[in-house]
Amino acid sequence: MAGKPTVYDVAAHAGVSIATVSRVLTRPEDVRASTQERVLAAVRELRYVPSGSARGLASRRTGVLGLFLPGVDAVEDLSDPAIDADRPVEVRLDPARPGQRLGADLYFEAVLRGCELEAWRQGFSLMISVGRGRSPESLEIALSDLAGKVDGLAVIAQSAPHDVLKRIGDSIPVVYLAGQRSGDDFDHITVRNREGMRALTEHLIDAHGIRDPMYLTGPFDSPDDAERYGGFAEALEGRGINPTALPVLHGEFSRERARAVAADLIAGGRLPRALVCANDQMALGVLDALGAAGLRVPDDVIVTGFDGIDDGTRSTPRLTTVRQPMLELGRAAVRAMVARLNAPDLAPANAELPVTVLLRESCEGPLPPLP
Amino acid sequence: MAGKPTVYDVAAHAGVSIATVSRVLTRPEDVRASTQERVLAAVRELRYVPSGSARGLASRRTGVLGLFLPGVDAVEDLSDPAIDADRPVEVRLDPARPGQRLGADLYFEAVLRGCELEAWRQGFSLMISVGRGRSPESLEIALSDLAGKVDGLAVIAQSAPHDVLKRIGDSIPVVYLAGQRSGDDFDHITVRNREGMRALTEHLIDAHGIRDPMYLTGPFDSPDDAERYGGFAEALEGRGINPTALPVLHGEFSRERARAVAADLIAGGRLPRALVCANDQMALGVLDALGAAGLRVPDDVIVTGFDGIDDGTRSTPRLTTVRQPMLELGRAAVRAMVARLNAPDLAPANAELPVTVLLRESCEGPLPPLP
DNA sequence: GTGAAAGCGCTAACAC
DNA sequence: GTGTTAGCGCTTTCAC
Repeated sequence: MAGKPTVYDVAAHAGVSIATVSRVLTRPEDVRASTQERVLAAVRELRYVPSGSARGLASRRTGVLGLFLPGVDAVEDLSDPAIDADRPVEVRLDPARPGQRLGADLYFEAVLRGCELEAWRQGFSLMISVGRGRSPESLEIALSDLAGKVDGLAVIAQSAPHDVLKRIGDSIPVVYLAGQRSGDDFDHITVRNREGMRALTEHLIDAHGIRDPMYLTGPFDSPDDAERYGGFAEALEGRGINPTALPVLHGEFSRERARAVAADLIAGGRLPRALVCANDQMALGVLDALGAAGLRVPDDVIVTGFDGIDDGTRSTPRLTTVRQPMLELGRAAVRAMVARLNAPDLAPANAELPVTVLLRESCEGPLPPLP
Repeated sequence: MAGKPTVYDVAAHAGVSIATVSRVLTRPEDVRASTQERVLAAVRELRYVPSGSARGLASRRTGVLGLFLPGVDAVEDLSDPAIDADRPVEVRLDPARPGQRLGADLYFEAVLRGCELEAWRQGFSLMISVGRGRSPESLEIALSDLAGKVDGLAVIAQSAPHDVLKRIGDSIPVVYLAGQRSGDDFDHITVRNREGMRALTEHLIDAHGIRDPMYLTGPFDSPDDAERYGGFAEALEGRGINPTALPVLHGEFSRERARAVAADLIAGGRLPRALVCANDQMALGVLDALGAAGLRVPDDVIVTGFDGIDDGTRSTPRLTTVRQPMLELGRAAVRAMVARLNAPDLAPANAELPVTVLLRESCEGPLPPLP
């Protein structure tokens, strides 16, 4: 018995058949307690670890779910330059670099955590893969490779081309996260971007009398942002304000860009009473610029974000925002995959997760802190 | 040909043998170009996705590496309470909750990114699993399950009991990250905790004349922290200062706890000239407390951290720290696994990654920002 | 409750 | 360069 032990070794050791070993490991209740113990003892003694591949092949399910994330930009360049040095410690001054691109804020970290959590609960393992700046071909290979190893695949919007996903989709269930349906049969899970931004904007109008909020958008191709802007516009229209008359600025979802944009606004004296940002990062950038200029939030300008990232509770003032349930997004993705595995013929499902508008000091002014 | 297509289907469709199909997909250079095209065409047409399980079983390598992370605490309780509500949007005031435990800062996110990056480069997929607050048994099951599905396993220190790991270790290569060797044969990858803290402390003594720094420790059972404190003590001894005469405080690696501890210090008038914290989170907590008390950093007190998290560059003042190459840790883990797979009989390896002491405003005072 | 036997879909020798 | 043939280590009927 050189090499790893197999069911045969365990069976021989315990004096049973391989079928019984298999039963003990998968449906113990079908086996007499005494036999069970003998087998388990053999398993321990031989340090037997069942082969996932053999199991997957025989049972036609791998017990693994896949998560495909969009390319975290430029992560390749983050390698520490000091790493090649021979000395174990380098000491150096590290002056501030204003435009510095920090390690990509893994916006989807919470989704990943949600997936892992729910996968664990459902008895699945989780495999992850990142789109990165790959060529279309290598992206296709990566996806198809992943697809061959999992029972279901969750894909975050815009991380992979639709045609490739469709091909994979008739091999295993695909769940599409946070993106619009576009002629596919996948299960979709999205977040109430539109309703969230509408509610927030309505609050600004109704409670704070804002009639000319300025909107700070993200990238042009973000469907999330499109929905958010839609909600913003709807709120205005609903209150008799023409949204097309209001200027819109572009911040590319970047804190740095937003800071610069806001600084320009301040310099030009074109600051509105309220700046509605399509995400928190940009809102924080706006706060940076406003703070640097000595302006007061919300007294001089109201600032709001979207997403509900932690940093928004550590800024001064804390950021009013719309929180997305990112963890829930991951959990819902796994649930959807499992549901689909159990019922492959159901019609494609759509789930839209609720959001929460969190009113904090950046629009409300001082709030009494909770104990 | 109902159900998923297999090699046989593709072979028949292309008019070749299954061996040739396999070759085209694994070693195309062994196949005539014209045959290749025929096969590839059949693959596309049938939407063939090779079964990872069958491949793994036949070739005895899964092409998957595993990463086992420590339990991200209480992630289970983070579920958004609003999620059960029927309405798509909830609007509510969100006052500050001082003691609030925010979403666990996934300290190991960068390790994960490094693993994914390097795994991709090396042609492997990555499977992740989290220790969470599992019972010892279920932890063992989870690990052994994972072990059956991967070619190698990277484990972050203290996420799993040593005996379980040893069992797994003679089934597949195990790489142990950021922990001390303790009678195991794993490859180990650590970071120069000791040297980093020693260099930082020496700088405080030599450049700033600090003779009585106070140390803020993490949990008792953290080997990382033990090393760091060791470096701190060495630096002092090397300069003729007796470290045991200096008080040590306990902050549990928590920002909140550190804030409270520092507040006590301030209230009691026992503030030293320098507070050396075992991690950045605690150093940030100290900055919080100092800021609230109107004290100036570094004029009144010098504060230093350890880790090099992004938030340390966004605090006021920015935090002097020792940066750990977390991304590199992940990359090194994957490289170690791959190396071990290619040479199983090599002696257990030890790699210690260099760190960088980053001197910033929290000890140096104003630095001219880089353009 | 347990065993015998037939695959699951691929890769890897080995022939040709 | 390509085909034939054995397995890889399990799960799963189907008997008993």
